[in-house]
Amino acid sequence: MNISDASRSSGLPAKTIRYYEDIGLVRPARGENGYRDFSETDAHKLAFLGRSRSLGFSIEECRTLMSLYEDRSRASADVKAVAAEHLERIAQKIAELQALQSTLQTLVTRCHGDDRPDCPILDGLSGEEVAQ
Amino acid sequence: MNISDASRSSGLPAKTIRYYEDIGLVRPARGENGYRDFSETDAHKLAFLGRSRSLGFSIEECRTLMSLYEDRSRASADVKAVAAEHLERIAQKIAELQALQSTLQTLVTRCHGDDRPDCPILDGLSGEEVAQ
DNA sequence: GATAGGGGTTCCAGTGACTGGAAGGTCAAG
DNA sequence: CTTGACCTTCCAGTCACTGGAACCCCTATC
Repeated sequence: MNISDASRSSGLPAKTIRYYEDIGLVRPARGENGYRDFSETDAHKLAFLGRSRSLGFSIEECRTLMSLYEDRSRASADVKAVAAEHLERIAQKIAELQALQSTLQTLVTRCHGDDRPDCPILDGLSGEEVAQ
Repeated sequence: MNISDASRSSGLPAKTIRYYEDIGLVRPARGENGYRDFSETDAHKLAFLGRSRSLGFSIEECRTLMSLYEDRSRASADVKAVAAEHLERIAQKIAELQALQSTLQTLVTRCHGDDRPDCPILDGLSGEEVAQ
């Protein structure tokens, strides 16, 4: 199938698929006219990549997951390790964002938000103490 | 003061300060030798930028906040609008990450993580239904 | 005066993961 | 034969820096 079909079936933009070929994540065959010719397996791999990326795995992690996916003798523990590490990063990111949210919420709540110029948000950003 | 002093006082790397000058966020004076010469006001602005960035505001938002900060007649409502919009993005990002966390946690929990090759994580990524 | 070191300066390239656009080749329909 | 949709490659841009090269400046010491 052509790249637009591969795009439809995987949900990835054609540009992204070409990029994935560039960096060696997929290696579709080529027709006589130079067009990429994706097999079902290729399409399946692209969908796998799309799902992995949408779960927030980096390209390099996707590369690892792909090779584990293609390795019929891999141990599930190897996969679990990649995923667990990623889970930890997600948890940490959530905690960071929640801290930001709390600080910013405090500032926003304090700001009366009217026509007057004094503003606790700018005061907070300019260095005054921000109590939680 | 020189750039290294400005770096110390603001907590920003010298490279970042130069970059901020490049994009017009600060405009330090120059000495006869061509060295940047930061005033107290410049240093204060840099600290303001550092705090704004660490709260996750984009550079363009920082530019807006800076101009509001320097405008003595601005309305606090203008500032509050920028901050509130940012708060909303933070909340959305947190929600997205929590959804990822939940999906991935389900997969990881199901994976026995031993030497056997069958792995619910890869199955999930390869397209099988992932019940929450 | 030479030298060593620790500043400073500019400019160019790279990061991650694409995305947009230009210039041109290919294909099927009318 | 032309139109328009599709494909190709390659170059540049995104965001917010960061690293490095090549070079200038300042102070201290020998």
